[in-house]
Amino acid sequence: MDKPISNLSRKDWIDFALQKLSKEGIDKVTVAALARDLKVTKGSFYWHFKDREDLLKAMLVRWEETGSEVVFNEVKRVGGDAKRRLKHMSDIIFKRYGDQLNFELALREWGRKDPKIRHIIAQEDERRMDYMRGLFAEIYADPKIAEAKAWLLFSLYVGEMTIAAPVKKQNREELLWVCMESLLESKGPTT
Amino acid sequence: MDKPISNLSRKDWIDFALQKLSKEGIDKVTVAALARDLKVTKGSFYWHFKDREDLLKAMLVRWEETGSEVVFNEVKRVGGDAKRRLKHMSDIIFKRYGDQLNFELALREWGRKDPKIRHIIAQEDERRMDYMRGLFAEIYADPKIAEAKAWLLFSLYVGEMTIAAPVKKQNREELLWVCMESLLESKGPTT
DNA sequence: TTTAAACCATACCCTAAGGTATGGTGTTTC
DNA sequence: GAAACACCATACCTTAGGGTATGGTTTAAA
Repeated sequence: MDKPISNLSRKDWIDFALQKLSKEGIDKVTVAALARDLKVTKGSFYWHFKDREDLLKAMLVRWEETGSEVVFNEVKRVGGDAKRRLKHMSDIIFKRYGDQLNFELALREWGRKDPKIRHIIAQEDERRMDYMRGLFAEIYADPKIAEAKAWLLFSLYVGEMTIAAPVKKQNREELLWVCMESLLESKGPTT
Repeated sequence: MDKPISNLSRKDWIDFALQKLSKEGIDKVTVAALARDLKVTKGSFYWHFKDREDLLKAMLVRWEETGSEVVFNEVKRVGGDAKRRLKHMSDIIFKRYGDQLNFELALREWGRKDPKIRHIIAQEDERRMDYMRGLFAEIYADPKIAEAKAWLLFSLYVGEMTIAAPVKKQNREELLWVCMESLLESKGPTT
């Protein structure tokens, strides 16, 4: 039941556009290029979408549907105390593969050019910070410490996909876990 | 001794292009747009540069001249023990203003599209990691711990300019210093 | 089997941008 | 003062992309 080359659906276009966003950035998500790659003409595109803006909005909607809520729920499902849940979350994050990392980067890159996108990302970042701050608050009584720890962990996630480091693949995950230990074990003034 | 609007030098073009890179990303660094903004025609550009590629290379050369070496030297100049030097470095980094942050982000964004740029950034990141790892090694005997701490600090730098957080401006620097304390397990911003 | 919807191609217009060729103008330099 | 140089304008070509108008083809329902 392979899909034919043509006879594309709106969803097909969106998925393909999201792929291209991950790989080449939002500027390369052009109607002409997408049509070329899908081996159809722009006529097809403009049947499914009003204009390019329409596609970009649809891409965002799709992304928001599969946001970090998924991660939160998975962590909640397994449960455990705060430390365990933080480790579980990091385990998920650290195991993200290429395309997911590139997508997140491409999205933030997009946000630097478009205030609307920037706002959406800011909201998402706020949700993530709230979540992590809440977990760390169960470990560290001082809210300032909890906030700092959450910020450090979030930074670790961001740094991991940003820093073009010479860390060997096999050592990468080990390094990240040492970082986690440092964030969890360190003796904060636990009032 | 104000420069005339016209009569531009090669350096003028490069500086202006670097500004535009910071603000709008490498894709907006176009010959046409630069000429428009500088109120000249493309004829001027192609007198100073062979083509667009020539400009981009020149921009990189200029950047490499004013790299992180400046920060390293300043830290070395003031001196002190490892903790003091790390705090001093962070003090410099945390005080970076808008354009510098945007430039670093724009450069990394550029690196996602161009393997040559990616390689240059990787080298630069390696130098920074080496430097920080060396400082942390003076504090923590375990090289794995030192590596992790260096990675966390680098991530903090990156996260600080990436995370679109709802942290109030007046609390931002305070938060960062709490993070530093956590990494150094000591108190006080100082210097 | 006719009809309508879904999907796509063709042809066309417009703008932005890279790049070239050539001519013009002001400032030095001899 | 004339030549040479530095700097820029004008005009033009080409490609890529956004967008429109319209007509063709397939599929499924009536």
